[in-house]
Amino acid sequence: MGTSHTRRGNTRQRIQDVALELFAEQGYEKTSLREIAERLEVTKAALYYHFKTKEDIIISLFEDLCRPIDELITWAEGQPRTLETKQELVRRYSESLRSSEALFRFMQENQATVRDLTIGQGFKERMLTLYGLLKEPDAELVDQVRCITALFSMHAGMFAMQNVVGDPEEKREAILRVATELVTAANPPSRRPARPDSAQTASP
Amino acid sequence: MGTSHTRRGNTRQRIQDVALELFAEQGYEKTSLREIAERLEVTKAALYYHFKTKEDIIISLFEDLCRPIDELITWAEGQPRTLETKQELVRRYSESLRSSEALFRFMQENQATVRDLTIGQGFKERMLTLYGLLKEPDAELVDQVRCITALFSMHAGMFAMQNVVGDPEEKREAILRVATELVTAANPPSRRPARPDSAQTASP
Amino acid sequence: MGTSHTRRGNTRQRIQDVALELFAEQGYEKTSLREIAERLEVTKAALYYHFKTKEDIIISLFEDLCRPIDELITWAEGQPRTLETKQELVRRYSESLRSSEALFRFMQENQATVRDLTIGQGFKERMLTLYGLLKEPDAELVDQVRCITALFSMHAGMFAMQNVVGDPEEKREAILRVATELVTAANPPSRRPARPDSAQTASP
Amino acid sequence: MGTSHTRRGNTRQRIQDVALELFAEQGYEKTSLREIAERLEVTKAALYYHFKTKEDIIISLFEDLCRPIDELITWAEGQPRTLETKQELVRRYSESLRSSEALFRFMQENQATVRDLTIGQGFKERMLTLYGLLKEPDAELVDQVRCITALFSMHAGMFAMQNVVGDPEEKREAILRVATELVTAANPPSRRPARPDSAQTASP
DNA sequence: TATGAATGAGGTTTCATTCAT
DNA sequence: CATGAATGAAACCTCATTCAT
Repeated sequence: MGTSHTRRGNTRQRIQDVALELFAEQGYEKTSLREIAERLEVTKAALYYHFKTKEDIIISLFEDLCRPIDELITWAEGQPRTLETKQELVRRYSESLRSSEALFRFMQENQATVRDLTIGQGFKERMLTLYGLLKEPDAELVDQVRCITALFSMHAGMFAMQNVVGDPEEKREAILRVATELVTAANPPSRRPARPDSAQTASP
Repeated sequence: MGTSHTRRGNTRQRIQDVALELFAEQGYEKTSLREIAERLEVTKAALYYHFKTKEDIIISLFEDLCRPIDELITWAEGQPRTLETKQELVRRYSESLRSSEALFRFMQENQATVRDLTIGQGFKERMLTLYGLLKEPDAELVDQVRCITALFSMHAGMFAMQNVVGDPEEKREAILRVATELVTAANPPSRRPARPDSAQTASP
Repeated sequence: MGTSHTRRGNTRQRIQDVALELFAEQGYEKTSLREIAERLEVTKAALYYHFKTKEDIIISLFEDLCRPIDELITWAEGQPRTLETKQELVRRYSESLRSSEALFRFMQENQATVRDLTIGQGFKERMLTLYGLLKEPDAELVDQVRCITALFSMHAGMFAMQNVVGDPEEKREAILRVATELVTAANPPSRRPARPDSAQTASP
Repeated sequence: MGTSHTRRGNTRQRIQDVALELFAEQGYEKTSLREIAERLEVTKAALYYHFKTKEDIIISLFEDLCRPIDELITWAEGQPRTLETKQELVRRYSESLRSSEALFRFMQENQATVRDLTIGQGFKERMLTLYGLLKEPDAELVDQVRCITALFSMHAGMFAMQNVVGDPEEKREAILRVATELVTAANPPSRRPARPDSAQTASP
């Protein structure tokens, strides 16, 4: 029982890992099943034992990714629609991104591919749902942009800042702070349920 | 003078147009030369008369795109490094995007492809240069994020807001406003060369 | 004793049934073991417990089919070579087809496959033997055609008449009648051992 | 200008010839494009220059085959619906089969394949049309069988008689004669428009 | 009696590219 | 300025088959 035959039921997992790695690195179309198989030291046919098609591999990755997002959405829908909730939503989202960095990078960099990938639609819907949870129903155009930018900046942030020096965790916190500011600015006091001690006038 | 013989010599341009359209719609890898040729009602071989390789087509598109950016960089480098310059830089950049929406969409959605496309590097460098022009040399991490987000939001904005109703030009202005705010926030008075008439206190 | 555990030991039979069904429906090559296994809700490997190869499955079907034919041949060879015997041979053959309709349909529609299937040769030989039992040794070319057509019509008849309305059993009888006529015509009185009461002259 | 580069525009034809040969010999599914290409000493990709898919090759063969049949149908539909017309129809059909022997053999032996080949339906319809031209509208079941058998015997005849010695043309004539007899028997005098000099009584 | 995991060979198809005309 | 014909490489996928458990 050496090293290579002991891998019991973890092949499926290993395929997902390698696939994600390569998809993120080179893109979905440019990554061939041969490549994945070679890196795993199995045959292409073995991949097809675990996944019915190439698309199936990526779908399985998406599913893993979407679960936490769905939970987040469920949570937010059960909360009062206050600024605090929105800020917390952004915070939690930022955190869940941390564990799925590669996949988010993949999606960010392969939107054209993702778009017609069936499941891509599902992801887009979730983004729209999050967006709907961040913005007020009657928000002005600028505030809509702020909310969208907040979400996008969290997605794009990590790899857009690869050339910026610094501790990854610090970067994430900086990104989170900017996103939070955007959301906060998009929910001005005048639009929030009035509070007696807030006497500010809305910015024009 | 029918419809099909009037196109004299403009074939090269037509190839670029159709290619960009398809690249933006489906991605670079998923768009085949056959498809481009068919839509133009010429043969694949005809494409090779005008472009040496498939990559050459995309390179030519990049070159057209980069020219205005280079001009913008040249202009900015000749200006004083004030907040006003930065705001104007953002404004001008936003405007030049307007005419190259498809190509920017393509780049935004096909980063993985663009990345190892030789010319992709060139584009990235230009982005870094713009970034360098927006941020102060000793900017804090948060302010770096603000500058990057400003740039990104302009790229991503247009198609991220496809499902938002409204006049495109109004949207662009909203995006520009948010980007400007981000840049402004990233260049707080305390960091700018002090001016006698600015009495604001820096935000902590 | 649920539904799925009652099948004790009859798996082999069930494989044959499903395989025949699919072979007849789609052809041998186009039917994969995966398909058979799925329809049976077992794994492909289970098929290999019961049959050594895919061809083995079809061979086993042929063997079941050939047994009655062999009995028929044995019977016919023990009879006097009269027209009555031939007519009875056709009648009995028609009857034995009834219970193997699917397999005959398969053979009729997949001759190209059957041809190089080892056992296919065996079937062809049996057909030639039957043919030899129907025709007179010195039969004219036309009479040879009649005999061959008689056999073929019985094979092809059933599914060639799928779009003809009517009771299956009635159809079979009609086919049998035509086949009998052909055999009768192929064995004219002049060639049969003369009988005192038959005064017909041979047809030109 | 040797032998191998002079083949100007005949490649398409050569593909059809070789494909038909191999399809008839081994069946459609068992014949790979590699095989066809190798026999032609071209690459597989060359086949795809001339035909969009493997199925396309066979479709083109069918089209060539169907043309004469369609002409025959058109002709027959313009004739009076007499026994003589039907006999002539059979005669002409037999003749047109002569030049398409391989394709008919292919169809006869690969019905399962042909069945779901789109164009297969078209062929079946033509057969039904021919059948409808041979039989009287209110024909009895037995007469319907006779007409079907007449058609089938012509299809199957040639290769079913491969082991029968004799001149091919003589064989064809013998088959034609049997087919004609079947059609004649299927159109008894009592069912034909009465003619003053035909005093026969109908057979029961 | 059956399964889970894997393989090797081969299938059809598509692609970017070339070159004589 | 463009085409018709072809190529070589590689893509995704399927199949029959094996074997340890």
